[in-house]
Order: sequence, then structure tokens, then C-alpha cells
Amino acid sequence: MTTHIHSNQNTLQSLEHNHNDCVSEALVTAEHLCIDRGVQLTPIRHKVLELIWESHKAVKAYELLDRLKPLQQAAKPATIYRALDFLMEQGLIHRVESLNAFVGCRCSGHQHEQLLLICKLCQEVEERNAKEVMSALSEETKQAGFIVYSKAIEVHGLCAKCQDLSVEKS
Amino acid sequence: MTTHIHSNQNTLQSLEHNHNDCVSEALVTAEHLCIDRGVQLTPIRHKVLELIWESHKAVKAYELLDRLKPLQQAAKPATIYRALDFLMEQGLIHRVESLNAFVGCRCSGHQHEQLLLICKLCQEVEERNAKEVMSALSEETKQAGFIVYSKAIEVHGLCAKCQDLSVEKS
DNA sequence: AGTTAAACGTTATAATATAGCGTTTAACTA
DNA sequence: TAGTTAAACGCTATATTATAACGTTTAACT
Ligand SMILES: [Zn+2]
Ligand SMILES: [Zn+2]
Ligand SMILES: [Zn+2]
Ligand SMILES: [Zn+2]
Repeated sequence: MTTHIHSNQNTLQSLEHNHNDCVSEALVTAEHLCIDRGVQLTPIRHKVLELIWESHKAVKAYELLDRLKPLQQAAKPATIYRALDFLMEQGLIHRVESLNAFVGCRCSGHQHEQLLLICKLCQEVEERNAKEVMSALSEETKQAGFIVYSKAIEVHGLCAKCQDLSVEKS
Repeated sequence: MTTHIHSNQNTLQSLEHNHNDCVSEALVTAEHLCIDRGVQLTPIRHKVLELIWESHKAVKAYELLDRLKPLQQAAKPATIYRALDFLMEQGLIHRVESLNAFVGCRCSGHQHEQLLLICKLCQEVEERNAKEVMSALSEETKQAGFIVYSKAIEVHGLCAKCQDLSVEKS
């Protein structure tokens, strides 16, 4: 049993990078950004953002609710959905449409077109700018005479780490 | 009131093309395709496909259920979801992830990567092959070392017809 | 300090989707 | 063509996701 550390709970990605850095960067960025914009990153909103950043996995609203309850006795669905709405408005998280789930945004405050690579095995979501994809898409919508308001580009499959994991196991 | 025929119920697209042709083509294609594949396009599945093809709009499961009930007394959620699952498996319809809704596929039986252009005004969905987008996307996922199982590329905005409509009205 | 708007608490309910199990129907086999 | 098997369907219940509505508290702004 040399592969037990490669469970879905502890993915290679989780082990290979210092996730504390991801979390603190995301939170510090969010705090600054909200101050700059004059919007309130209230304790509840901050906690929800922190909970989302517990991993790079897409996380469900009611899963967040369960995790928030111990910290926030009064938490109800509306509590979570309001916080999620705020965090999305501020571009701090993304909604993964094809999963009805949410994931922290790695480029908060910058441009906001993104491609999400969603791993079926570890559930982690990788966000990519994918400039070439976006420009091809702009060209395509232009040809269609379509005015774009928003985009959801989501790819499901197997991430590089989970492929390695499969190879190791075999 | 010269613009009343341009309501959301009767879009320009609805008026400008013979939608009966869309419907019969979709149904005939589906019938042939199911025979070829040795799968059953049962009366219920056929009816649901027909209901989906009543327009080019994305349609919700429970909306379909309401419309099916008069024709199929026993219809329950499972009735609809089973039919939808079948139709999706056969590539006869697409699920619009960002709307939790469904739309008829215009290129059933062919390749299946597609871009969906979803109009916020008329709710109609245009399906495009978008070859350049797809090849850029393939390149991007390749660079990410990501093995693709499925894709959802959904763009929300304003279709050409609804833009014209806005201009006419102003 | 008073006014106003945002955020939150709370209850209820809407909307979307699946599980499980028994019955009917169709397809296949001998 | 009768028997066998698997698919499709009926039916009940329930899980999951999300919003509405309204009153109270808190923060921001005169
Ligand atoms: Zn990390
Ligand atoms: Zn993975
Ligand atoms: Zn048509
Ligand atoms: Zn339109």
C-alpha cells in the first residue's frame, strides 16, 4: 500500500504545492480589492471565501453551508447564496455551471474570461486564460453577429496529476 | 404598434424560417438514427423530442413535463428525465448547463463538439461547430496535459435578430 | 444623533433531479 | 411459439439546489 497517500482527499496537487500560499494570497487579494472598491467583505463572506479556498475542488453550496454552520450558528441557505452572489459579483469565485458548484478565482480583479478544466477524478478545477481560445471565440461570435454578455467554457476530463496517479497504480 | 409581431413569443427567427422543416428533419433523422443503432425511440421519447423541437429555445425539464402531461397522463419527473437521458445519450438533444435546460441538436449523428450561443432576450439557442475554437481548445488542453472527456462551451448574449428588433423599436 | 441602505436572520417554498422497486413491454432464445 | 431476459415505464418518495418575502440588525452617510 504505497499509494494510499494518493487518495482523492490528498491529491498529488495538494501535496506538491504549498496551499497555504494559495489561501493567503486569495484572502489578502480579496481584502484589498474590497477595500479599493468600497464593498464589504463581511465576516460571513470572508469565511465562505476561506471555505471555498480549502481546496482547488469545486464545492457545492450546501456543502459550504454544512461547513459554515459550526462557525456561524444561524447559517441558512440564504446565508450561503448571498455570500456566493457577492463573491461572484466581485469576481472572487466562479460558478462551475456544469456542476452547480463554486471554485475560487485565481486571477481576481484582472480580466475575467476563463476556461475551466475540471477533473472527474479529483474534482480539482484549473483556471486558464486560454487567450487563443478566447480570440477564436470572439471571431466566431462576431461572425454569428452575436453580442456576448458572458461565457462559460468548461471542460471535463482527467487532469495531468490524476493521469500520473493512474500510471503509478498500474 | 407595428412591432407587436416581434414579441418574444414570435421572434423574427420563428417567422423567417419554416420551422416545420426543422421539426420534421429532426424527427425523421432521429427515427432513422435510432433504427440504425438498434435503440428504441419509444412513443414517450418521440413525444419529448417533438416537444423540445417546438422551438429553438432552451426548455426546462418541468416545462416539458407540463406539456407532456396532457398527452401522457402518467407522466412524472422520472418520465421526462429518462427520456432526456436517452435523447442526450443518442446525441439528439443538448443540455444547456448554464440554464439547466435542453435544446434540440441540429447535427444529430455527426460529430459532437459544439458551441451554444444563448440569447438572453428570445432564449433561442444557436449551435455552431466553431472549428477554430475547438482546435484552439484542443491545443490548450494538450498544453495543460488534460485528457478531455466532454466540453460545455456556452455563450450568453444577444442574438442578431434581437439586436435588429431593438433597433427597429428605437 | 438621525437617516438611509446594506446585510443578515428566519421561515417558507420553488425548482431541479434522483432513488428504489414493482409491473409491463419488447427483444431474444431455444 | 413459448419461455427467458432485459429494457422501459409507473409510481412513490425524497434528495438537492435555489429563491421569495419580510422583519431586524448593522453600517454608512448626512
Ligand atoms: Zn493551492
Ligand atoms: Zn485530477
Ligand atoms: Zn426552426
Ligand atoms: Zn434573441
